[in-house]
Amino acid sequence: MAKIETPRPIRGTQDMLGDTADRFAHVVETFDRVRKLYGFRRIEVPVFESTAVFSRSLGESTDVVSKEMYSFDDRGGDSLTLRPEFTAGIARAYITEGWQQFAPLKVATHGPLFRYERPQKGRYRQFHQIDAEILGASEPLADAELLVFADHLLRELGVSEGVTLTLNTLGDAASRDAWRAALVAHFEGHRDGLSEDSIDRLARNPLRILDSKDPRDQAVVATAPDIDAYLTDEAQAFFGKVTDGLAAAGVAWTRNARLVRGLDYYRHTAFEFVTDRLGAQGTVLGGGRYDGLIENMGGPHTPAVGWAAGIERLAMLLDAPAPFAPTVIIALENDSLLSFGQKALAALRGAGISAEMIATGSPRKRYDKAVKVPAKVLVSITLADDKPVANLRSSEDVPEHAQVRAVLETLG
RNA sequence: GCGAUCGUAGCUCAGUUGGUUAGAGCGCCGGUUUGUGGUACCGGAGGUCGGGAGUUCAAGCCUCCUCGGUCGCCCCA
Repeated sequence: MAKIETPRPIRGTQDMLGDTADRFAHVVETFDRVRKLYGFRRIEVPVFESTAVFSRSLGESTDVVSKEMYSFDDRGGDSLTLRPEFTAGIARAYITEGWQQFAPLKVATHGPLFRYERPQKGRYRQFHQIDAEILGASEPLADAELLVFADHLLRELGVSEGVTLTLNTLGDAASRDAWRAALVAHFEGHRDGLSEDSIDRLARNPLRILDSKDPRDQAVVATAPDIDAYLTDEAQAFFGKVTDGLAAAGVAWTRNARLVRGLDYYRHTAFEFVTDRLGAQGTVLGGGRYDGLIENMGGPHTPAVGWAAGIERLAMLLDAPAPFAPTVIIALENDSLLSFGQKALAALRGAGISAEMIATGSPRKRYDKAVKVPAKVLVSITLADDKPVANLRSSEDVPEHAQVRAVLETLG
């Protein structure tokens, strides 16, 4: 008989248990708690959409569209795509569900995203993000609120140490176009000082030269013009109001004049919370204002701003969470008392106390096994004078001790 | 797509210049010891040494190919 071959997991997917899963859950739970403090409503959007949702959002980034997306034809012949980002789907929903009526709309969501990439530290093909967006708000107040929320979340997670908010402005459409033209002129003028990759970028995506990692590009990048000289008065004022909002809330930031977004619908605020603790993947949380997107997708002109953060990356930055364990661990040391043990379990759980029981294997070894469970209270159940006896032992003088004793005493 | 590096038990790993029947710790199962009691002892199950081909009297170890993991480049919505 041929050996049955177990199907392998797909490259870039993860199975999580124990510490990894606990960290993941902690990020999601903390996000869900903090987002309520800021009035962001939970929304759900589909994991897959018409390919057009994302290809329209990504515009002329043909490499990304053709090589990085999980696209397939369904049985009806329609091209569908597993979502590689949240924003496009939310923008689509905003238009097709008539959510304009709720503007300004503050929403939050989290879940899996899919990108066909070579996995490496903090990068997976199925990865997960938390996401927050404000749709239909043109004021810099919205940008500031979103940034304060992000900063607050990182502090709640205890990962703000070593994480820096880097901030830039891409200006309004006029500022952005003028700056872009100046950058292209600058790089064209120093073409021979650029790496091959950057010469290639010059034709494809010139703004990207600014964050080239190639040391050969550093001299030319260092002398490249900042956007500041090209900002309109309005754009300058907008950026000022965002930073005023951060100052008022006590959020620290640093200017990164080299921080850019490749897509044209990004306007004004662009930001990333970065760290050097994640290898080559420095960005922990990133976002910006995308005033042009919804219009690009066939909707009404709708200013919007948002951010997203990788759950796996945040989870890696977390301090080790407490190991998963019940409050009570029961060692059933005599098999004739199984029913008593099950009654005790039901009573404890009914009283809102998490409890587990060890009732298999050699009875004389169950106590030793129970000791190794990091529970707050250990209960051993033995037989004495033909009656069940429950003995309690607390790892410390935990407050649950008395409560557990009270519940067990009701069993008679 | 490109590069570096690693694949030995369920997990973490050892394995000498190529040389008998591939080991340890943890975990699992059974037994001994103790008996308001955690760290002890004995035993057991569990391996196509990632896979294939080659060199050799002989390959976990050397060569080539291949698959997979990790990290980096490219890309980054």
